[in-house]
Amino acid sequence: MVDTPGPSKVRVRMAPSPTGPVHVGNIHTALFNWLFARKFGGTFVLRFEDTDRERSERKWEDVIYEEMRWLGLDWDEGPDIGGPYGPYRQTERLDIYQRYVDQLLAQGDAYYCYCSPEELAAERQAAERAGQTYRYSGRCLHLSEAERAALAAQLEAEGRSPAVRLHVPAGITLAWDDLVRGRIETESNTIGDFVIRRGNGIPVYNFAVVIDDITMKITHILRGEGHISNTPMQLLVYRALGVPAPQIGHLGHILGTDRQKLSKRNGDAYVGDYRAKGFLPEALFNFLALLGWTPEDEQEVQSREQLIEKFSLERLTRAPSIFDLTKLEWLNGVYIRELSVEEFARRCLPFLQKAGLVEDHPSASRWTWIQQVLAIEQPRVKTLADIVQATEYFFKDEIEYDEKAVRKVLKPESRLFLQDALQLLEKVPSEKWQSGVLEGLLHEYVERQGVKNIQVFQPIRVAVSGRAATPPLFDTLALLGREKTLARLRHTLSERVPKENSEEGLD
RNA sequence: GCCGCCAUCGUCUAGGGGCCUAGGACAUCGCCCUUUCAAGGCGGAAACACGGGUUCGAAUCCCGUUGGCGGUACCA
Repeated sequence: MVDTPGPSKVRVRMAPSPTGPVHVGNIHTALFNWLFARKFGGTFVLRFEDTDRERSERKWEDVIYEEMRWLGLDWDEGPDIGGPYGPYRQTERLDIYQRYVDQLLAQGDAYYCYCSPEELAAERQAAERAGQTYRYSGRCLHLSEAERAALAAQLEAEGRSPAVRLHVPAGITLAWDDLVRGRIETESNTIGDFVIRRGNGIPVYNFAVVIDDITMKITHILRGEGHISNTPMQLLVYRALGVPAPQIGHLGHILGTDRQKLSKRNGDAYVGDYRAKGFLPEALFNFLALLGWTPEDEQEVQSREQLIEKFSLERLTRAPSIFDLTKLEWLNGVYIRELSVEEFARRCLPFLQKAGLVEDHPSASRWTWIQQVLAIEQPRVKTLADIVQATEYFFKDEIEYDEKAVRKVLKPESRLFLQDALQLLEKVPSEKWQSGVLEGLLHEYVERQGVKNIQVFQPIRVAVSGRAATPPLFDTLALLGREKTLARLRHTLSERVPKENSEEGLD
């Protein structure tokens, strides 16, 4: 069913509209096209569909480049690097479209339409009111030469130009073997003659894509299922031009948790949102690849190279899928844990700086210490952004107490343990302030007291961090340093530990 | 309304007529490990939307229903 492409023949493309931030759905289909191209040694083309002049802006083109690079989706031809089939921006290809429009006009497969948008809207509404399916009447197709000339003159006088419509042949079946869904058929009768070139001379999407795909020699198209209903119209253009259509496949959409289109309300929709939240590009890449596709071995965690190696059209799934943030977080955690400490620290740095915890250019010794701090939290965070909350008590002078932890852990009976711990720790000189030393000291104390570890360690933990959960206590104390540890113990002792029999201990 | 696409645990999915008492992963629950939190290990709960066919046999094939989504533009 699916033709296995020969080497180096595959040409696929990503054709976004530069009208806003890059949507996760767009990058998802780009990713499959990219995997397909890389798998078969093909060419991955980037082109901008900017025929919507109202909404297209150059700055969004830069965002597209940026997000693609971030995810590691490199392109072989594109607006910025050129290529043999350029230009790669639709507004720069107007003369090309015009040539094909002229050809269709000359062949009689397209015709000028002089109807105004207002007239058309009225017709449509009338049909709707009558409960009928609206399709363009074909009025301008049946014009006599005289009528045509009159209308053309009238339009010109009004400073308008006619649109061009494709004449849709009646009673034919438009069908294709969808790369992911199998055969899909539609009757041409359900499609009215549609505009291929607007009155302003700019072609409409369904026409421009076809011309671009033909002239750029695109062999395979993988796109979102939203395009299924466009395909018959595009097939009509291929047909009128006498050019065979590329192989086309439609991927399931990515939906939010409410089964609606992904948006701010139901989970972030833009690639940039995920980057800002501290997701790793390799994790997002891996995650997206698993939405709508599964490798034969069902392995979840996979490198870019493995994904390329395993990718196949046959294992693409049809149903739409929901973007499960929780699973992305898990996967991100997996990738974070795989990073070297240096790499992890390097990637965390911007987040810490943005939060004001770390200066712009930390000294070498400071950087070494920062890396150690980050290292003990590395196995515990799900995103890079989490590192800020996780480590801030190492960086700040004043700690914030988690009141729940204080209430639960700092009891009147903790006072003795904290006082003793303080005394013991005060005797440790700076040069001996190491995790192992501190651990030996306090374990010995616990044993002498004949109490449980938790009765002593937990109050210390809360006293120095303000929290009930931190990395292993002695690593934490060691990194915190002698001065901060002692100061926090003293402060907590005087301010936060209820005295025996006092009212404070009751709530 | 009309046209089209889709339908397996909460989620991503495996499955292509007997291998299915439906497998895996995330999440969830329990236990273990443990100074707390993670991570890890072990175990549990959890699905073939519904109704008809076809067949010796259906999650798998066909029809219908329901539901979701998309299109029905001089948007892409």
